[in-house]
Amino acid sequence: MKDGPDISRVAALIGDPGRANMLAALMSGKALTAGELAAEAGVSAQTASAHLQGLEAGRLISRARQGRHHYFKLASDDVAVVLEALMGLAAKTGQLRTRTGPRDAELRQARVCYNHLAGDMGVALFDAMVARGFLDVGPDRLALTAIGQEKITQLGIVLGGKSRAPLCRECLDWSERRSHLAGRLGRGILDHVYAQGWAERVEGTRAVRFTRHGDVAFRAAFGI
Amino acid sequence: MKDGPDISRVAALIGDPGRANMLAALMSGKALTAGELAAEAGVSAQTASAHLQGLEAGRLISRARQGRHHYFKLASDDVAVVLEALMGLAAKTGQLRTRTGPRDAELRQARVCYNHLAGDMGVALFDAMVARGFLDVGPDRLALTAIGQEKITQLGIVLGGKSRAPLCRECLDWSERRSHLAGRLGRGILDHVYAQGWAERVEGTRAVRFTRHGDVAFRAAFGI
DNA sequence: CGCACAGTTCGCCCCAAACCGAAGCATCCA
DNA sequence: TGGATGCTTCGGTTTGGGGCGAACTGTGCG
Repeated sequence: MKDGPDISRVAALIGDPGRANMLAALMSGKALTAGELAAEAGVSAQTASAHLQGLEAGRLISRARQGRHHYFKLASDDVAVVLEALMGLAAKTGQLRTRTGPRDAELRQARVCYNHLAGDMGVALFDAMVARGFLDVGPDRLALTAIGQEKITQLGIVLGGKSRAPLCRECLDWSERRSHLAGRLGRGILDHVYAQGWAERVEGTRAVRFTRHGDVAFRAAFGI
Repeated sequence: MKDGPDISRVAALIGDPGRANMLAALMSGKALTAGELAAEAGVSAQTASAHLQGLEAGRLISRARQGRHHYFKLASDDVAVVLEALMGLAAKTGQLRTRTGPRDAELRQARVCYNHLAGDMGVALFDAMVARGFLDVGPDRLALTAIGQEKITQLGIVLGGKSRAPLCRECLDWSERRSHLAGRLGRGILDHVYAQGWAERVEGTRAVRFTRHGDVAFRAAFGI
């Protein structure tokens, strides 16, 4: 009667909106702290803690303790595969949560993902940097090349050195389904964009609005 | 905050053990009635009805009314993809429910899917019939060609003509993830296999055991 | 027409689980 | 050492949803 693995346990874990939001946030590949995930899920710290325990027990996420922080990430690529499949299905069944409108288009075009650039712009930046040899991509690895380093200094981009975060990191873009640049470098570039006045955040959303001149300057700077 | 498609709704639908069992049963690709699904899920008819409504509303399954029966099947391949991904993940997280054993291998090799042949053998049969031009496959359509018809009569296979069931039908194979042959033709062929003494069902399971001679004869007959 | 059967609707019960306030650990920093 | 911070544990409340008995609808059949 009951063939096969026990699907329902796993699905039930994903089936709670709070936990689903946490997992979606972790789709970036980046490890997040319990507090960040609580905010993402829109619940209190206690509730988040309980949820995270459940997800950990269900082997959907793994935990790394660092000092007083607990960092969580997806336990394996299989989890990402499931989430990806679910997103695809949910999109097709018309359960979109995105509200089509001007704001949505803006978000799709350029938005912040924590502290770096995502959306069309983010992906284009990433692609261009790879194409021009500024970044060296490998399996599970991403490095800034010598000429990439040169370019960065030439542009006057400063990288926060204190943080333990990796310099470069791929981050899966939700709307594009492709990688964009995260890590200290990603953050540095976005800070630079702000500093140059090329773009600014739209109040109340995660959208980033480029000025006409800023758009041109940004593309020119990275050869997009 | 809440980007992307609403994963949790879909996942929650799969997250109930009863509904998960129903969906797993529908993974065969065959349409099942509400009663059959209720039995599969181990719940009463009323409860099953409610669950089926939910799954239908969530666009995970579709319903076809035929007389006083309601036939349900998976709404799309995307649903099957999600279920497959979940099975894979659940298997790796150690939530196995399958018991590995000799019976399992036999099932994978050849088994009945309601009244036709599934497993390795079923898929091989289907592929061979397509390759030899006995079957004509199209999008959402499957037809027996003239030379296919000739072959069938030559082999002395009789097709039940009373049933309203389609002559040919593709059926998604769970273990192989590829199509095999269902419909009246699929049934006729399996009956022929039994009649010729090429194989017989293993008591108490859905496995079909071919004799050494039967295996050779069957393959020869269809050019597998 | 009357009966049988498949499925649905209604009403109600009940419990697992989601939630938070408050308190308790553990770690970091000054 | 004391206070701030990040996270967990405990206790108690609430509710969404799964479950079934009973009654209703619709189809098939003789």
